[in-house]
Amino acid sequence: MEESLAAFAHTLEAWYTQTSRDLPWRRTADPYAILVSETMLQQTRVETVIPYYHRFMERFPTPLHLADADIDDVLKMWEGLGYYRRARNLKAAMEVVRDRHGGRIPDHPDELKALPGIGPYTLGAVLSIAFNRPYPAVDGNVLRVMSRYRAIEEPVDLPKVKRQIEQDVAETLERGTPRVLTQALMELGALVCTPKKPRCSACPVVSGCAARAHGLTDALPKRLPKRARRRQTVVALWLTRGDSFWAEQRPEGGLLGGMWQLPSVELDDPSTSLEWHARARFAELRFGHAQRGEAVREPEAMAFERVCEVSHAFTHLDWTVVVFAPVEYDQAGGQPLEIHPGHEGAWVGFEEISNFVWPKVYQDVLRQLIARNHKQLTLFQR
DNA sequence: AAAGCGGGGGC
DNA sequence: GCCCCAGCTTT
Repeated sequence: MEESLAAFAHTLEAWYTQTSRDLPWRRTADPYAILVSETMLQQTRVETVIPYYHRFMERFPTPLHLADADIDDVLKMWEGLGYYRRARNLKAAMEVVRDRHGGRIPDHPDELKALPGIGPYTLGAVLSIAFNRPYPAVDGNVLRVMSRYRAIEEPVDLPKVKRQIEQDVAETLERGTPRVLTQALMELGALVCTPKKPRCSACPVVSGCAARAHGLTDALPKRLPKRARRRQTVVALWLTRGDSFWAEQRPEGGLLGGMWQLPSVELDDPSTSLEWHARARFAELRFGHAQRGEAVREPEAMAFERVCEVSHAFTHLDWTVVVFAPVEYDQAGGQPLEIHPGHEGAWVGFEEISNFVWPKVYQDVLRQLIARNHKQLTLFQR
């Protein structure tokens, strides 16, 4: 066993040295650059990350640049990448690095693991790739490669199975060069040992693969059944005043935290009519809670029209965004719209849209709405 | 152990 | 449409 593990390691290293892709973060040994790339790569494909990585490193080249940055600028660089908590954690981590580690990424496992956003995988990735130490970095690729190589038939989501694979990988790293082996395992999963149609004929370690020997390759890895997605209907408002519209910032904590959107309500079970919700939300914005009587009187006489509808799937959520606009306001002879003081938000000029951070679903909404009446504006980077 | 947390590409 | 991706955090 000991000898075969050493052979496994050696074969992988030789294969990687010969065939690895030239990726931007493989041209550096800077722990900060490695950490930035690994954070971006969490649940995100390599091709997606590459342009973000270049822009981010140019804008925030060192831990101190990121630690001292404005969070909105950081989020702007992250816009479209998803899982925005990663960006907040990465900045928070660099503040700790600035304040407690002299601006250098620590190479001690406990100090590294204590940084926000660094879990078991990223810990192993930074320690092995940047510092060449034998800590396992087990991601989806490695789970797939090792569950096949060892023919593990239990679901790889089980902590017990993951621990077993981490142990196996750690012993492998100890028999070779950690910074090469970690990337070799992931590269094998990305290029050869793929989820569908694995290219076993091109695999350097096929002779030792237990799944191959037992005809289990296509059946592995097994995973626990996934949870169903919740459906939500989002009623949003398109309130314009000249060449601008009213927008608000989502609360920091949860879904799409700190990003901008149209004023809206999220409904789990839209039993009443959507237009009723639009009217109620509008009344609250226009008059505030305190003057409910007035709030009911005027909007009830007001007509809303459905101006846009966009569907968007999150990992755990299914959104249908329906946008309503009041018919009377902001037309010739109509009153310019006022927002009740005390509401957080901003009138966003159509030309200023790219200065704010928008989630994908509202980029789609805005593209549709602006395209109705206005010609080509460059709304978003991508 | 389960759930929250984005977005895109492949089929 | 479904699957999965260089996962982490909170409960």
